[in-house]
Amino acid sequence: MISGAMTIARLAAAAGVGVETVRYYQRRGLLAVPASGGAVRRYGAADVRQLRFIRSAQAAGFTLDEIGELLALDATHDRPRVLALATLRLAALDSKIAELTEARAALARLASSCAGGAAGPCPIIEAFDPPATPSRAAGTPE
Amino acid sequence: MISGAMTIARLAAAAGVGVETVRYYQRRGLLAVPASGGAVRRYGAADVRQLRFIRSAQAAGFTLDEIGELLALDATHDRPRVLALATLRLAALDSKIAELTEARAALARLASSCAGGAAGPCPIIEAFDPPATPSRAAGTPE
DNA sequence: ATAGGGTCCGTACCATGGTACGGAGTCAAG
DNA sequence: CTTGACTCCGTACCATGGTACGGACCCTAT
Repeated sequence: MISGAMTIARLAAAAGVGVETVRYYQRRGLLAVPASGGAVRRYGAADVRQLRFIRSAQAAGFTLDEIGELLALDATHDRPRVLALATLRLAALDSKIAELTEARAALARLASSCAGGAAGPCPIIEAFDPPATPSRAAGTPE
Repeated sequence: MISGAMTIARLAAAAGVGVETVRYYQRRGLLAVPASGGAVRRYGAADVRQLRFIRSAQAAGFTLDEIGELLALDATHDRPRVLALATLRLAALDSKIAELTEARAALARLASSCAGGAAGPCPIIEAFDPPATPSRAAGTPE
């Protein structure tokens, strides 16, 4: 096997993470510890792929626990479960994107109103939360 | 004063947070502690507004420290600084949205490829990270 | 006036995702 | 064969944003 010649530092660099992070993932069971060899572990392309997968999945909003489940499922070939997780995450991603988009719009409004008027105190609090319930507040928390 | 009749529990409920969270924000200096009265504090509409602002700003991705700065700035009327923070956050929000959108697309591809083929092991790792470097992997870390 | 629920307060704990440290062992080049 | 870089390992620590707990006190209705 030609591809199994990396030390942990090279593996980490190949995936753009720190050595400590690799070790952390091993502790969490997300990355196999190559039991082969005696003293210093050697890693291969498969490890790089798995490490990159972990980072991608993280970027998609999966927690490390969920990623662990995904990896276990990948071994098990349990498609329905993978699909279910993916679908859930997709929905979560959609609502998160919507939320951020909304927040972005609100923030942009704030910025332009702040940049526009020259005199006032640029009331960011009101900009974010218009005085909907002036005196009889405490309407509906959710 | 009609609007200053809330206890901490009412205030928290009005903003949709827990009592402990309110106290936590007070400790962080994000929410004023009404020094008035002797024993039990009373809160008003302004507190509700500020609390809601904190949550909105949080939703926009500001950290509590940044929110603290925003609040201080709101008092100071330091527009340029507010604008600078808002602009930074806007950019961060944009890149976060882009990242999530990309992740969403990748995840959707995974889901459909997993749902499509009926036989294989639904290789999620490869789905997220296409085999760019099949055999001679681990070439150049940077 | 007394019971009960709410408040105040400090301190401790939680989850998440790492990062840092120190000592011992290992490995490869000079 | 020595030196210096790297690895391994456990344990401790960090930041963020809360949540929980327990005792003391207060406040209000009955």
